[in-house]
Amino acid sequence: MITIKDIARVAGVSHTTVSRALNGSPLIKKVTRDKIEKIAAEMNYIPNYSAKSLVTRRSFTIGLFFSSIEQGTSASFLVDAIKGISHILDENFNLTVNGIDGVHHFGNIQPQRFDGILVMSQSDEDNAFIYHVKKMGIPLVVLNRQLEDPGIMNVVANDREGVKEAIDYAARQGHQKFAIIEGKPGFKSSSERKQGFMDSLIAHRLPLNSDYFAAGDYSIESGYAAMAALLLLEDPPTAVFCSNDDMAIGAMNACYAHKADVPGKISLIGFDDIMFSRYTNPALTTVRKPITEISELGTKMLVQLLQQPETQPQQLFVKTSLVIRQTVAELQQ
Amino acid sequence: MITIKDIARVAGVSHTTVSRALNGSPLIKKVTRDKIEKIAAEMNYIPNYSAKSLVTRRSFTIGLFFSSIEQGTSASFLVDAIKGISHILDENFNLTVNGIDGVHHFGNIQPQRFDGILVMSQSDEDNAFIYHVKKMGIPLVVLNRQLEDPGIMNVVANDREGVKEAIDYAARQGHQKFAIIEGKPGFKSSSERKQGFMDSLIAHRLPLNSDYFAAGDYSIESGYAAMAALLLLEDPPTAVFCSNDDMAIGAMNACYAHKADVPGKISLIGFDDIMFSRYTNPALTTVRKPITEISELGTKMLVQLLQQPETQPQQLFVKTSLVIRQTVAELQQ
DNA sequence: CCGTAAACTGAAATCGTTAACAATTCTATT
DNA sequence: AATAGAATTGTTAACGATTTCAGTTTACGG
Repeated sequence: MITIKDIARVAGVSHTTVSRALNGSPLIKKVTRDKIEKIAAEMNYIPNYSAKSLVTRRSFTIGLFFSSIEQGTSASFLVDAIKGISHILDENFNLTVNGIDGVHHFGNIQPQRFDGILVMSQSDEDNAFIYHVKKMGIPLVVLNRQLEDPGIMNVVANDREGVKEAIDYAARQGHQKFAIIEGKPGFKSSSERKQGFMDSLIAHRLPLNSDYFAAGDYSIESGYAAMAALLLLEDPPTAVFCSNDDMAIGAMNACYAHKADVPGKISLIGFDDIMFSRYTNPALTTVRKPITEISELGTKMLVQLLQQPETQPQQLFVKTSLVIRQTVAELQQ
Repeated sequence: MITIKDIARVAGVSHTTVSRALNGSPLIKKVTRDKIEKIAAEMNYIPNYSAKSLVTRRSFTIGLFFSSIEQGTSASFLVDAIKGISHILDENFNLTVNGIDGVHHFGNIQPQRFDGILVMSQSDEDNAFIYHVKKMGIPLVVLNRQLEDPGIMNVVANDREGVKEAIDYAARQGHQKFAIIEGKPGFKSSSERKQGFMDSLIAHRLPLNSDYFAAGDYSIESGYAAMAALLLLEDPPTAVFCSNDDMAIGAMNACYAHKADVPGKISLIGFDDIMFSRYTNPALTTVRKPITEISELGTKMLVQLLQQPETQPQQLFVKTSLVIRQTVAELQQ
């Protein structure tokens, strides 16, 4: 392996000069720098990151932590996140991927191993981890789940507004009897989406019928069960907002099973816009959650945090968008 | 930050002794070791991995490389792979995730940065990368795509046998007119699956009708197009094997669009068993590709390669399994 | 032509760990 | 009790980079 000392020998300078030249120090004369860079390239020099890390105390790795990769994390979620991050992150940073539930010793999470950490959070239970990271003084950005703590950089989608827009749209299509299949209890996203749902109904002066609030937990199965129950109601709703696409798919299957035409009898609206929502039959109308954009923005914030540690934490919202497909029928008045 | 020297001072021994004690060297007396371990724990000592790496020349990171994370890689694929790997991999290894198409300087891929590399390969184009890794002498296991080179550790599914079983099953249900929508040309998986398809037809003494071999490229859209063409045939097939689930979903949508009942008129068989194949309508009968198991086995092989570098490369097959759902009809003779 | 400031380069220390070799302490044998 | 040999422990030098501080050029005004 080539080291800076080898280059120094060839170039006839000290290894210090080589180090400086290669790191863009302003102290080095242009001709010297050019010569050294040329030689380094010719010799295929590659810096030793361990040595670099040891002295600079930077690890050149960014940790991406999901609540869990075992369960609960939808696949496209993970992919979109990785995509967004690698768009922004410099190539010579390492991006490591982990599930928080796989971290058994918080001791392994220290500044020396991670220059920065991104948490793609889906659950309150991540808080212990998040606060450990914060306590350790590792630059941190929490994505996807809205935090109460203003002391932590936080990038999320504007779920509430997104749901409101979707329901507004369905209301304009003539719907009046709206049901909601709620997300997992206790999740901020569940309550935000529910709130957006209610905001819209209230704005349209539509009644909030308690029969139309069905429990769910973001799983396909729970969507199926909740929809099945709604269909058994004496006066079933005409439109059902499902708090995520997985549940919408479950709900659609329940409709098939009960011979309830979608959207003829039941209109469905999802949330997330996962890859398969366009290939359901009929294709699902849904609210697109911009995971890639959230990840990109979050990574930008993290990079800024690395460069300017005094940057103030803030809460940033990324806009959702309504994706109109085929599961919302226009109702005759 | 606490270092071994701090511990040494407190324990009244040399830092070398501390290093040895903490690394399980047999040279250290039990009482000394116990004392040192106790002190280390009390002082919350965490080893500095950069320093460790520098001297041991190990990086404690394993690289997982996909052909691309931007496109072509189905999401569940990525998740299942990460799952399988993290099941096996020791917690104090870092797992980094990258797309090969995102690696612009092969120079960054060197032994010093990766103790080992797993390539989840989906394309011939990965070969340049694979051979670079091999040339660099980095322990390497290639997953998912069958290689011709016996010099590289390779773990794949037994696609051919899997497809044969599936077609055997459909033949037992009375089907005789079988079509195939092929995978991306040039891919080993495409030809293996096609071969399994033909193996079964030949075993059942069924004709190989060239009209029934439709081109595809593993995309949902290509499945749609190919199916649409098959339906326009004068004498359409009764069963269509789609070389992956994505194309099967495309094909199913084409059937809907052309009012061809599935499985009443057309029976469909997929390959992969992605998460959504159970939620299509009707639920897709498919061949399950054991990505998690492939990743687990591959990781085991890599770990072995790290510990015993002289381990001979081999090609390992993991069995697929037929998942019978609702898209294959039983035909009256 | 010299002095001096500015521009550049180099020597040596340092980061926290492991490892080769040296030194010390036991243990058991004579 | 002396001593060989085994069992422990310590000294010191790496590993490959950055950084502090000191030393050497260079440029330019007088």
